[in-house]
Amino acid sequence: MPEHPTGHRPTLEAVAARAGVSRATVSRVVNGGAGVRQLVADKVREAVAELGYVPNPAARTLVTRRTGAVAVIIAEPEVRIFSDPFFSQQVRGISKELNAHDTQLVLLLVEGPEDYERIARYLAGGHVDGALAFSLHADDPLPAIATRIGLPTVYGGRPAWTPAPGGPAGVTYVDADNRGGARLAVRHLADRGRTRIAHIAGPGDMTSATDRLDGYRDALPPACPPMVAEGDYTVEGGARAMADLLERHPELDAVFAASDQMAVGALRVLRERARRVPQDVALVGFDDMRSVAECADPPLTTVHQDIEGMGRMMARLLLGALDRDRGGILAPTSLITPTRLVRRDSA
Amino acid sequence: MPEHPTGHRPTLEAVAARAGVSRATVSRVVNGGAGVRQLVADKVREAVAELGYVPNPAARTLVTRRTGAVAVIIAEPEVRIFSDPFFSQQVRGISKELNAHDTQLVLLLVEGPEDYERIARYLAGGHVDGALAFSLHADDPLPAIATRIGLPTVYGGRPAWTPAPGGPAGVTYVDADNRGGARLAVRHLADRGRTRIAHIAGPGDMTSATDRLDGYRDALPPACPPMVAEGDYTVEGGARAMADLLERHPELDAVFAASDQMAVGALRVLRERARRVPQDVALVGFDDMRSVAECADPPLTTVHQDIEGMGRMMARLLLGALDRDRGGILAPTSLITPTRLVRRDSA
DNA sequence: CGCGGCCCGGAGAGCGCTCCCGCAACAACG
DNA sequence: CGTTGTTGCGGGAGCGCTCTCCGGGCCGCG
Repeated sequence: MPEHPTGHRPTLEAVAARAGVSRATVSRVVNGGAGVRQLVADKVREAVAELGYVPNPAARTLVTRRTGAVAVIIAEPEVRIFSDPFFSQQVRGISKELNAHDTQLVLLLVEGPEDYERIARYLAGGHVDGALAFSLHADDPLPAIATRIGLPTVYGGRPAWTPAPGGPAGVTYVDADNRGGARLAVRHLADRGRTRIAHIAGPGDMTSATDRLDGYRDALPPACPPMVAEGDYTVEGGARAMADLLERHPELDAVFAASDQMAVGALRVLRERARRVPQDVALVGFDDMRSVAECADPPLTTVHQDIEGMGRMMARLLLGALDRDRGGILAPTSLITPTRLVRRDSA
Repeated sequence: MPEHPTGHRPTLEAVAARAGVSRATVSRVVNGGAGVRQLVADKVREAVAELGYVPNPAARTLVTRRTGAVAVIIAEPEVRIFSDPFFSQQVRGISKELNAHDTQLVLLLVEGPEDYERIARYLAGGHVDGALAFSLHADDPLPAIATRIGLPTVYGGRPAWTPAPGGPAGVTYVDADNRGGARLAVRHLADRGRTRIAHIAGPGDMTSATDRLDGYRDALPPACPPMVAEGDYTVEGGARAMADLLERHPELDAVFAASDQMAVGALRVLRERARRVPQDVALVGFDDMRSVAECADPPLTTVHQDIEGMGRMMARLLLGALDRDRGGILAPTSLITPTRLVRRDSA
């Protein structure tokens, strides 16, 4: 393949000259070749190969008004993105789906509130055809930006301003069945004879946390009083919440933690307080982060969700809207993926 | 701010008309405003604000031949990217630096060998001004592609075909002082009176692993015979390697694992075999992945490296070359960032 | 009061591509 | 044999921007 390190790259014009046809014909061949005789098309393709022609995306975008790229926007405090391969997995799912459709992934990491102006400018600039946005807190300015600009956007995780799953959505999002998963966890604990089941909840401004809390309340046996402490999805937060729970409710015999990270923190505190897991206190996590759940001691019973699949679904939804007659109409649907319990040793 | 959900966005022309000046003047103002009187510039800026004008990046790229974007290429088997927040951190460092220079981050995940053709096409297409590439194995086709195209590229981690650090580089890369860090770890174990120090190495085709192995050999006390088993940087691999070591060298009293993940695997096996850590066997990891090292039982003594800083440096190096008279000349330099020992309880 | 220099702003030529339209050439039909 | 339809290809306009000229005003200085 020829190279063009510094000298200008060949243009359509050059290919046309070489193949003895017009620019338009080369363009047709490059874009699928409909309406061109086999003979001519082959000649063009040969010229393309000889010159090492690659279309200039900027020129193409200028006229087609499509960029072939979507933004992935991740707004998450450092603490979580660091300790948690959640986004890596989700992004990988997205990437796989986008690759299959020759679409590029532009990563926008939100470091702080001041970044939103930059991101708004970027999205308004028409750099991308659509966006995938993650983990929005209640007051996140992003949705407003996206709708103002009219950018097709799919959300990962139920956005905070959205009614609980099942209700009318207003936006398109993909989420795990957090509530159902929490029910699974609590029911499992109850089935194992536990009657004092506590909950370590996630941050109250995140729907994944509140949905899991709702699931806990749903499945709690009538005789068992709700016992809840709030963590922040981190190991430290889980430890603090566990200590708090033990102080307030020393009689507890089971804990459902809203994340594996918090479960690990709880595990540490339980060990310090000489409560055996699962004999004295049974423990169930959430997320099934393998590197965390499997390596814990004892390995964590937890609720599994298909993270990569969720990423894939998000991308698929967006690409569908982008393809469909280029309208970018995104039917407001919520797609809830199932969760399941993975039994290990902690409960 | 006005919106333009569907109707066409305002162009330079429109702004010019509104401000009563020419296109060229508006362009000057938008790009810094040098050579324009204050009065006129203000008028233009007002028109820009009123119309909600945002420059069309495609049109700009078409003439300037700069995209304002760089590719981040991550080629790593799933197993590692999943379990390991390493890339999240590195990418975050890169993102911070790029944001500060109004440059976009296009993420290219390599899923398999067949993806390289797609990536080559993408890079050749001139979508990006430069690239940052990670964790290249010896036979990785990427460097060849990058040089053929003439794309300024900075590598993360010493590429396999490159001579050991210190020698002439040939390419630009940023890496942690793996060898020095390994020396630190082994020396620490020796200082604590250990005389039978084994090593769980990473995959032999990765320079981070071989450099750490070299450091282990450097610092091993003369009286201590080398005892090495190879893992693959995963928990499971670490467990297998530990089992192997215990079988071959039951007399060992210390282990230096080339990653925290593998150290956790080793920890599990040691516990199963009723060897106390650190009393019977002292253990040191590498990477200082906080979520892993801190949550292990006992918390891991490990070698810390500034991962986010490395990402930052990579971006800074690339941006420097991109700025410098737009030549994109990248002086082949290797930048080695220091490591340090973090003492916790495992050694 | 005149002239050279300087600074500000405008006109216009593209960047490389797509796509609409129009013109051939040929088949089919009355 | 003229007319219409069909298919294959070329011409040309234009996407929205930057940047190189170039001209016109205004200053200072002689």
